[in-house]
Amino acid sequence: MGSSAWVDTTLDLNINPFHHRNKALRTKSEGEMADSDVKLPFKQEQNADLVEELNRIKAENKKLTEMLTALGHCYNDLQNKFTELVTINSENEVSTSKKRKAECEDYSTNMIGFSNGNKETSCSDEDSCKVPRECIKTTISRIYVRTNPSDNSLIVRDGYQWRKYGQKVTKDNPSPRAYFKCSFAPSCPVKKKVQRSAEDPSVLVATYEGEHNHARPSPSEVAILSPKCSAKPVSCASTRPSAPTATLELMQPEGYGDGAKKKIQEVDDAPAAIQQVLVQHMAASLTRNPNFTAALAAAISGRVI
DNA sequence: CGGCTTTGACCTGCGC
DNA sequence: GCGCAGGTCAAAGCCG
Ligand SMILES: [Zn+2]
Repeated sequence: MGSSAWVDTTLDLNINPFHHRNKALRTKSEGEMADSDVKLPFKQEQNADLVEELNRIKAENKKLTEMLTALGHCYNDLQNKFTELVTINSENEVSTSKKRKAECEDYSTNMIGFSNGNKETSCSDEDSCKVPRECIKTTISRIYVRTNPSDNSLIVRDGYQWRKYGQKVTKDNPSPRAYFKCSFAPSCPVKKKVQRSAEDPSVLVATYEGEHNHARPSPSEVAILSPKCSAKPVSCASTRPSAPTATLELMQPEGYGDGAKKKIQEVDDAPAAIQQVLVQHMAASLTRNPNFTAALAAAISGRVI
């Protein structure tokens, strides 16, 4: 797909703080050594070095600013696309709403890994795919999570702590639906519903309502990389074999966020690796933003379908 | 003992 | 008004 057309991930950054730091350190140690015999000439050289480095940092700063601006534009673009799609959807959908109340929702669906899914899957099991155009209050997003078929728990490890407050057997699905509230409730109003897909029991459908107003409690405990994990996000398999696969990892593997700093420290002199880490970090920051993921999901589904 | 899960009861909106 | 279905409450039990 043209994801590279939206966000150019081939960063041509001259960012290698370690290289510069090492150089600075080296210069310093050289200076210390040199201080014993030569003094003034080297100081001038050192100054020249510092000025040069300052200029380089300025250039990097400029590049970063430009990148940030470009990223912002991409983000706005995606958000516009999402709004557009939502508008089109709400216009096209006949009001067959069985909804119990006219909820004000900003509804988005992350179709992750529905290999047998037709385009209807995002809305087939739930009646709330219609979006009232004028009232957007709660952000609602839905994700599909493939689980171990032998694991019948309704647990989606997304990094947040949840408190289960109910479970119901619904009419259109033999498997029960579990209701969760964020452990930070009532200060955090986020709720989620988890139910197995009626079509594919190995897939959990998690519906999130609202946005967390706090940080992820334990980002590193996210189970995506852990073999013990009962649930992990699955990648999106498109209906066409030739179509690219979009993988949206909702949980951040270790190494993102604070971990990235650690990772960066481990990287000694590998600009490519640093660039990769930076890209990952930025991607993580973006995917952490529910609005962005929603817009991205909408845009992806809009292009794939 | 505090926090979490379980589960039946209760509430609410909607269609008939 | 009644019944149904989805959503929430809250008491009881479990567990670290
Ligand atoms: Zn929360």
